[in-house]
Amino acid sequence: MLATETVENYLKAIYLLQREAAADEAPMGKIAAALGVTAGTATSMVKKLVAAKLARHERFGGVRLTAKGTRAALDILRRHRLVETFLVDTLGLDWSVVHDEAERLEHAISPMVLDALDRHLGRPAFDPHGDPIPRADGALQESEAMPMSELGSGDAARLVRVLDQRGDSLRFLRASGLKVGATLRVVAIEPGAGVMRIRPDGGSIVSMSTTAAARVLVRPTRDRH
Amino acid sequence: MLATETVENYLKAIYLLQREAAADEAPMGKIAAALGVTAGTATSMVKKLVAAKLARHERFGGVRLTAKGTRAALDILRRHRLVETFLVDTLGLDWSVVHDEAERLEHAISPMVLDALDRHLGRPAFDPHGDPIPRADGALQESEAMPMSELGSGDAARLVRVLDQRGDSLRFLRASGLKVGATLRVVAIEPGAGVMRIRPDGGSIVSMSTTAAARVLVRPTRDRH
DNA sequence: ACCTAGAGTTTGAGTCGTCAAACTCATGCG
DNA sequence: CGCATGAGTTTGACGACTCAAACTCTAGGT
Repeated sequence: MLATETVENYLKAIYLLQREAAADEAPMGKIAAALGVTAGTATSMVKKLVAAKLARHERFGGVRLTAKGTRAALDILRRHRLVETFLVDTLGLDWSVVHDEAERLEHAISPMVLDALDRHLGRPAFDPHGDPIPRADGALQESEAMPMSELGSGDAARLVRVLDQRGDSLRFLRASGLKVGATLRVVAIEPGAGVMRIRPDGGSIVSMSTTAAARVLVRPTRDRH
Repeated sequence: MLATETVENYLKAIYLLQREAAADEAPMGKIAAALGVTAGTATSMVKKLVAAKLARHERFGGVRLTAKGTRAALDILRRHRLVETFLVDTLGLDWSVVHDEAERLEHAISPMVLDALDRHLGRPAFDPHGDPIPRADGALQESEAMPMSELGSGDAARLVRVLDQRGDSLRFLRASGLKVGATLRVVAIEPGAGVMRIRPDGGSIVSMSTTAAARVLVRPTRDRH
């Protein structure tokens, strides 16, 4: 716990924005939006992160974490994802609600409790959304996977990860039978409408926008159609 | 979560001090000490509690919670004690460390997680220290028990509750075989030295001060000596 | 090249919880 | 009975985090 709770939230947000941004830099505006804060607030907090050698930033440029900042962010991410896993696996909560709960709990977990939790869960490598759980030493192995939107018509695949954490997206996926580990097949693609039609194994066909499908990651399976 | 984390801590501290004080009032100085804060800070925070109708207080007098404040305190205590139970029963942590851990976690537990936790633990009535866990509706049944210091020489009893939360006290008790549920017998009392000698069932004789023994609660058992 | 729209920054102010230090009250010792 | 002592209160200040609003820079279109 090197930092205050607020600092932890900034580190985590910047880390995640850096991953998803092309330039490997987090834009100030997105940081502010991620934290539900005005741009001015974000600017001044980033200034503090820079002073603490957790981030680098130059006026009107993007923000990127230092090695120290990245390490801290991975630690927070580890707490977050282990807590999510606990809430789903041990307490039986629905994956559509655990993100927000973990958001609060992650700051209250000591290293000792974290390790006990990790042991209790069997040292899992992935959380319920398929996100990799950083290890205690900061190692993080991303699973290789492609966006579902890049599958072709008729392709079969296994769902390995859901990037969206919004509750309604997750409820939709669960209701459709599209959960992590499920296999599925692309029935049809309608580029004009920007929609693809998917059939999860043992479920009925669902339509989803290609933008939504882009945030679901899959690994193609050998097609024994 | 009607209140801020700090307010929750004040409510819990006042509640517990009120129980243990004869006058059913929490002295300002003890509130400050319990929270590790100066007296001035405690005074101004209590003023805020009064404004929120959570407590009553008149200048230079003691503090007591209103019905609303008591209800809130019981809710916090429920969270605290369920978390402690979880840390010991599910994660296997030692009871000498869980108090401080629970202190942090109790503020981050939502009603939903709390209920799932309660269900997972089998809706326990007591925490690992033998303290009663308030129910969701605020009901609290204290178990009847007497201080071990009031036992006579030769008396047998079952240990039902440990009031002290300090880590070293708990480690001493555990090391001596004096845990909640254990049966024991008073071997000798030396009033001059203020010491009593106890033999836990299946353990060897230990000495402890009567003041320490006063903070261990027991229920006498039929003596089939 | 300009100039404007949008992104980012600065400034001034406010809230929350805290402290130190000056002050006030209540009481029991002598 | 008075007054010193200790408990409690007030005051002024500060650090962390935030906002609104004024300001500044960058980049893209014409």
